[in-house]
Amino acid sequence: MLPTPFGALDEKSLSQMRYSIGDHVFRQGDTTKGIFFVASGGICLTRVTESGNSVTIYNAQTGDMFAEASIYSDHYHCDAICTAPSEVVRISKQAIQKQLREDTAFSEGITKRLAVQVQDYRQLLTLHAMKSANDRVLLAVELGKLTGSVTQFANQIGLTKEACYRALRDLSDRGLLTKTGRGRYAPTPRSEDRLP
Amino acid sequence: MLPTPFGALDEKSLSQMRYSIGDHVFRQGDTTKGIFFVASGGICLTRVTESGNSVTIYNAQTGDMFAEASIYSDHYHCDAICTAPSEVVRISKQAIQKQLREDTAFSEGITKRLAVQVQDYRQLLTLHAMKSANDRVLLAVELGKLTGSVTQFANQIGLTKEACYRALRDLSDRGLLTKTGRGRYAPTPRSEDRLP
DNA sequence: ATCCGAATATGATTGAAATCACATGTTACC
DNA sequence: GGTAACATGTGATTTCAATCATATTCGGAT
Repeated sequence: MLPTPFGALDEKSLSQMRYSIGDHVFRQGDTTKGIFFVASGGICLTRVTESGNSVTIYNAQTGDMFAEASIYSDHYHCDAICTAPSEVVRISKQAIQKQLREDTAFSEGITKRLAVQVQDYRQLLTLHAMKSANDRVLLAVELGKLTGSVTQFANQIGLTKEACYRALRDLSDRGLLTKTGRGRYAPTPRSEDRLP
Repeated sequence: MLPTPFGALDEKSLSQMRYSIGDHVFRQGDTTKGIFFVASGGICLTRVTESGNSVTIYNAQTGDMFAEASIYSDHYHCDAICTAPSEVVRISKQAIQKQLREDTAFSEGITKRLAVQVQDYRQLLTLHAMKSANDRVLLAVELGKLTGSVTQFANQIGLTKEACYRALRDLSDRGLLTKTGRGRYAPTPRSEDRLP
């Protein structure tokens, strides 16, 4: 099922698609066709700057939506690349615009989603603004950003994978993180949380 | 005059306030009273992380709004600190919520503003993800981020002021930027722009 | 079953930005 | 007018993440 408020939309405005690793859902500069929901798999939003650097903006996993802000853009501002075999639902831009005009609750839902996204981006910015790799990695893990591969995680928080692995090991050595498996780390519960 | 769509609101829902340098408009954790418009001056949004680092999220200048996403939050996520003698209009949260329910055009305007903000944050993220100080500074100047002091600018793009000054000088030496005065730099017009 | 590619992991070296230090210029305020 | 506070600007040193290199493990394809 689609998240609120998209359940209100007609089936006809949805298209189910499948992608394999490396496939593009859309490219930077493509005209906007709609917004997307990841039914299963993973889609990674990256942006290529003038200098040719590639930057991960957002890492959409199962249950996430992406390209929500594209309702008011003529073209996409980033590439959407499949990082795991994925089922994706595309929600037609036209249908959304129609519903926005006709359905107050739907409109409110969209606004709320965008407001949350703004907060999320602020959070990510806060993360990127930390100079120390250890601080960055610790906060990012605490925020639950380490869901997929460490390589993806590293890119998302603006570090090389090497620096990331080192920080993860360092933080584990200091007892701030606990290694729960190969490439899996979790925050060590703080003492307050364990008090009787 | 307030920017679209806030002109639709009743005068009663607005409060004019004045702040001096260093004053707090609100603090991280305060319950949300509304959103703000900078009639004149400058307000800087900073967030304090667990480790005690202070991070500039946004630098609102004359004509800008801030804390727009707070409509759906119970408390503010950052500090708003006055960086220049400022006149600020506070727009009551209640009035906005009422208008959102009753006025479709207003609601659409708000949604559009939030969508634009999402794009802006993406832009800032792209900026922060660039490793080279020169690239960062050049792009930031091209995007028109160098409006106030270089110190503020440096903080906003995630560099120390020293690194920033050096990059500005370096880019000026290479002819990519032109120094237009003390602490003032502008992109050097590219050759294409000068063709007859 | 084995081969290939990618992710995990770590060590050594290097380079660029942070830090420290300091000089000068500008503004605002008593 | 004097001075305090802060912005501009640059040089010297240090630190820490990027880069380069390499070994191992895992999963998927043949």
